[in-house]
Amino acid sequence: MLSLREIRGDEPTAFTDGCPTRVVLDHVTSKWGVLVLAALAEGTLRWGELRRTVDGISEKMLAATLRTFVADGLVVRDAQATIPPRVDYSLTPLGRDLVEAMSPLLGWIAAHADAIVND
Amino acid sequence: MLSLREIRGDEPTAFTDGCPTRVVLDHVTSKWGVLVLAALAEGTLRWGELRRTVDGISEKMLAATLRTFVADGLVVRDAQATIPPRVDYSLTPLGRDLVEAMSPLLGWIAAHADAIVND
DNA sequence: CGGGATCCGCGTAGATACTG
DNA sequence: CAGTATCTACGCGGATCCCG
Repeated sequence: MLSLREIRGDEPTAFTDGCPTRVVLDHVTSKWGVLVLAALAEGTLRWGELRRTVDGISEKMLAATLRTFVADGLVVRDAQATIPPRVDYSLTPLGRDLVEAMSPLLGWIAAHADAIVND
Repeated sequence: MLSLREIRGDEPTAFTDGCPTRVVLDHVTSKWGVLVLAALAEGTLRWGELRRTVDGISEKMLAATLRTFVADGLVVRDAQATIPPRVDYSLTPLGRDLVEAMSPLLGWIAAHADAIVND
């Protein structure tokens, strides 16, 4: 298995408070971060589709989560000045790369969730 | 890239509120969950070592996070009735499996954190 | 040393209502 | 449709005290 020492070398890491790595980790593992990113992995989604896909998220948290990821350069927001308004969200290349790195974790959880919860 | 449809099939998923998958995802992506699991990837650690490794965690949150993972069957707690007391924490086989699934994500974040924070 | 129990304050999530 | 504004509630963290 890949050891932490190999992952991090000798630099400050996510284990160090205030390290940039910790900041990014907090964004990604924020309450709705993983689900929003995973939802966008399937392709571009509109605000309303995103809200329906990520079941249970409030509008406030969806807006906040998306704003964070747009600022991080992981998500693109495309607002069209039509009536009614239409706003599309999609992953940037960087965002797609991140979701690929997340997919083993998502797969593992999907496969083992029942065993963990039902013990 | 692996699509969500492939990951989840047609079952209820982490996207569905109340699904077991969502519960496990919440545990793992809880504020300190990833860091505690990653710390234990290196091997068995004592309470104090864990507290020092995961910089910034409070004793209360460390205890709560560990209790959750022990209940989930991801972490083993080994308390020895010596004076002074010694309590070791380590990953179960299931926990080790999970950390392996997490390692691409941790590696990606370590590699890209600076680029994201400094934009 | 390794916790558990409790109280308390603050920030952030959530629900609801309103707007362009 | 796609948000923002406002209010409330709870999770998280700090501090303290205690115990085996």
